[in-house]
Amino acid sequence: MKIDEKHLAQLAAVVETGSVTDAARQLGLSQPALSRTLSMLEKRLGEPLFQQGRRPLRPTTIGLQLAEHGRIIFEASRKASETVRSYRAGSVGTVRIAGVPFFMDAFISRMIGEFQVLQPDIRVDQSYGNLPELESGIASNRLDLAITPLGIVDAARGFAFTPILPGRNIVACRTGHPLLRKRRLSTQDLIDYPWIAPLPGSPLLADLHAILLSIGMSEINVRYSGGSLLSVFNYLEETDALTVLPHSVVFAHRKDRNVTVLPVEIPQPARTLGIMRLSDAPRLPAAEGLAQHIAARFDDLRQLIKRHENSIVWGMSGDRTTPT
Amino acid sequence: MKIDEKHLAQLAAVVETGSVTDAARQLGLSQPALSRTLSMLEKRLGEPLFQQGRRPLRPTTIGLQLAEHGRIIFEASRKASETVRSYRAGSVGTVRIAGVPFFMDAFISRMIGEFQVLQPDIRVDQSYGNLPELESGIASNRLDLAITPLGIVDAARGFAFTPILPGRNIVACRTGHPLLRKRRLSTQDLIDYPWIAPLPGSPLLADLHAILLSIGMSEINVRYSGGSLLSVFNYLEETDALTVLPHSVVFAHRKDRNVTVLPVEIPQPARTLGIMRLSDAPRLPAAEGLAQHIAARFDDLRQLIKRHENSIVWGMSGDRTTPT
DNA sequence: CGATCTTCATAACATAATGTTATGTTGCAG
DNA sequence: CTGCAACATAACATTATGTTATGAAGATCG
Repeated sequence: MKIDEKHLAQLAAVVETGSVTDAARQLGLSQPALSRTLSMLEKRLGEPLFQQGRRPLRPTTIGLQLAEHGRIIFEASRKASETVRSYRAGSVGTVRIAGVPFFMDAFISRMIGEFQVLQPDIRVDQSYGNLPELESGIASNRLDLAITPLGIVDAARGFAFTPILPGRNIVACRTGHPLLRKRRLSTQDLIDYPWIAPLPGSPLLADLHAILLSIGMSEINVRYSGGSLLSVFNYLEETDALTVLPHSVVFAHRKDRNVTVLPVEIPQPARTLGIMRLSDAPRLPAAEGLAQHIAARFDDLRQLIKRHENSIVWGMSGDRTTPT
Repeated sequence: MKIDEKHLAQLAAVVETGSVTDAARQLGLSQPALSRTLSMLEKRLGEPLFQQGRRPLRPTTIGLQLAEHGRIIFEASRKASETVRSYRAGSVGTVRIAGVPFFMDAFISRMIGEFQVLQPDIRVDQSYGNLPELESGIASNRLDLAITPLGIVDAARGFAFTPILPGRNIVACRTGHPLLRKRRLSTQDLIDYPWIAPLPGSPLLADLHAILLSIGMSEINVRYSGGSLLSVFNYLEETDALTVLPHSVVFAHRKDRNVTVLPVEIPQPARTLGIMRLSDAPRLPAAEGLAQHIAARFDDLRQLIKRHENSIVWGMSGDRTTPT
């Protein structure tokens, strides 16, 4: 038996308010109109929706069950109205973006600021995560955009991925670090100093393990972990610690001359940073705008970052060149 | 702007099928009726819902967005129809029940079978979990019933709990176990033999830790873990291993004389096994029926289990009494 | 227990919505 | 370029749904 969707929504309003009069007011129609709708529905159903002769209205089992579906319909209808309102306002109100922490901190937060100068009526909610949570967030519509590195394997089915920066890591240290004065670095040199561990679950942590394996180190002296990018930089400045960072992140921080690149060749991840979203999702103009802004900015930055990388003298004899 | 819920559902059908004609057929109305509805909606909206002059129909951004809400409405409406159909048929089709693994295996699966002989048109979906997942499953309407032990603290607000069996644990072993021949058991005796660890997250695991603490054992020799009840029984039969089990579970397996109770006094949990569900959920007749069946069966079994417990000679000198 | 008030149910009427068939228009495929 | 199928529009009939008016019924208060 087919029930008109509007009637289910109206039933939900009555069950929620406990009153035909209140529900009618809430729905913007007259009390007799709603009363008759319920009566007609009960007739078609052959069952009462409310316990008869009881005030306040108390729904029967079938009344409650149908009202549950009606609540879903009511909510979807309300959201549809909101969708129309936002569409007419030229935005969908809020863009929800998340990404791997260091890139979000080093680049994306600034780009969001730039974008919002151009689009003053769009709000942006930022959060953090790694690939699994980011994919889940997008798939379940808790996120509009994700900034994530992705490996050689394509994005999972249903996701679109716009590459913005090839992955390249470096070992970072403070500018006056003793190892910068050595002509040739050995494995022992790297073991002798404390390390900062990347955040659990992050691709950088996997990179660190790969680095350790490649240079024969089975264990390093981790003295600090769990910090944000700023904390890591601050910690590096105060200690002789080492850590693995994306080169672009150090580049983004280049004006702060207290942290630099230790010129040691390390294995590089076959990964690209990019913007991930659902393939077939209805396009949200605000999210589209932010994604395009981020892609354009990285188009500009890519060459600068490349030049910055090339200015580092990697593990060669002679003078240690400070990046300009 | 308020859009009639039926129109949103109809829009979803058109977007999904890509055809006004197909959608009209699916919705049980004529093609011109649906075409006019869409036209009137576009007029009120002031935006096309489909790219104009294109075949097959290709929805615009706002068309897709609204169709997404309409899909939810369509689905809720379909479920409402299903609810009416099930209600009229005297059942809601499927009962979703989950519980702690060993009780589900030892008792509930058999009781489900008994119940379904009496109610041949009701389907039961069984799954496993411990208290946190069971509460979450019920709260989010992924489960109708849960079989779980509950402590002295009452069920969380919003849940109803029907006690069916007080908690009582024993140490289980194979019938010819060497420790059964000893007149008096020491802590060392229990240390000398391998143990099966209960499933992670299970109350039995907590019980095992409490047992270890009470008898001064800081560590036991866990040789096996992660098995189902049947695997545990099979493993016990083949080895001299020990494990902690609910006494009722051993009782349920009493016809298989290869596993028995090691008569050692252990601390008992202040817990009761029971049936948990939402307090104010609309009553599903099938779930109500299954819950009542389970409660009735345990009413019958409680005395038998008690008698079985009393037949074991606990840690006394003299002959070791084999349970009858 | 009776009176009063509020909520729900029903009637009558007017308007809007929505179903149909018929038919013209338009896009796409061969 | 032609034919076919899908979409758009018109006309008509029926159903749905809005309103105000008013009676019935339940709950509360004195």
